[in-house]
Amino acid sequence: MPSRVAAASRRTRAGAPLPAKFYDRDTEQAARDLLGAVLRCTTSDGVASGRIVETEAYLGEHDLACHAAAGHTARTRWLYGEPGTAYVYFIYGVHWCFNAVTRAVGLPSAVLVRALEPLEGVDLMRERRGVAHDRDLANGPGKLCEALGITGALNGLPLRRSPIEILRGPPVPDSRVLVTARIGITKSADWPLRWLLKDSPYVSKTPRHLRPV
DNA sequence: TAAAGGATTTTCT
DNA sequence: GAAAATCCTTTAC
Repeated sequence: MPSRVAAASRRTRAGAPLPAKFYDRDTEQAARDLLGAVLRCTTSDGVASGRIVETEAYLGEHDLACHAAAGHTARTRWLYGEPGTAYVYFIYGVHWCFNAVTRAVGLPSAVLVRALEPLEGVDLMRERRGVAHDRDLANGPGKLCEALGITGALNGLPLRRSPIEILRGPPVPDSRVLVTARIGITKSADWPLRWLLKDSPYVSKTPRHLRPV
């Protein structure tokens, strides 16, 4: 493609919702490529969004760290749905966590979004979060849901043309990406690989036993 | 800076 | 009944 056309294409495509096809493929690769994309949520209070700087992949029924290891249940039914839809669950009686469902219908897997760099609606996020520093608005999976107003009501919604969307961002070079693994954190399972943007002040607080691979 | 404990509900054993 | 894809505050060094 001639460079002028490529540039024009980037201009028109930047900010467009990621297509369903983006999610209908290997979950770890989708998790990598979600870095730099924009997660946006619209509620009656307004719009809030952020650039994705940290993700984690949950691969399927064979992955003991994945909720789908328990099989098809009332909770996990969303994981078995269309690629490019929302899976939101409640944890520790306190927090919501947001995932993007990946791979074909019937193959239960998803990417957990773990941290955002705030973009739109920063005042709204401050109001919702009540923290002293903006770097703490969305630097964790529970925090970003509170900041954006994400709840279980969004389960199963497509991530385009809906209150919850993921928009294409500028490509992130591999040199800016750090991959980590942490080993044997539960009795049953190794933790999944995690991707994060090197040197971003907006990544989550990383435990010591997380190590680069 | 790190470690420990509580919050509080859903889910599965 | 126990554990959980977490977060925040308190306490200790």
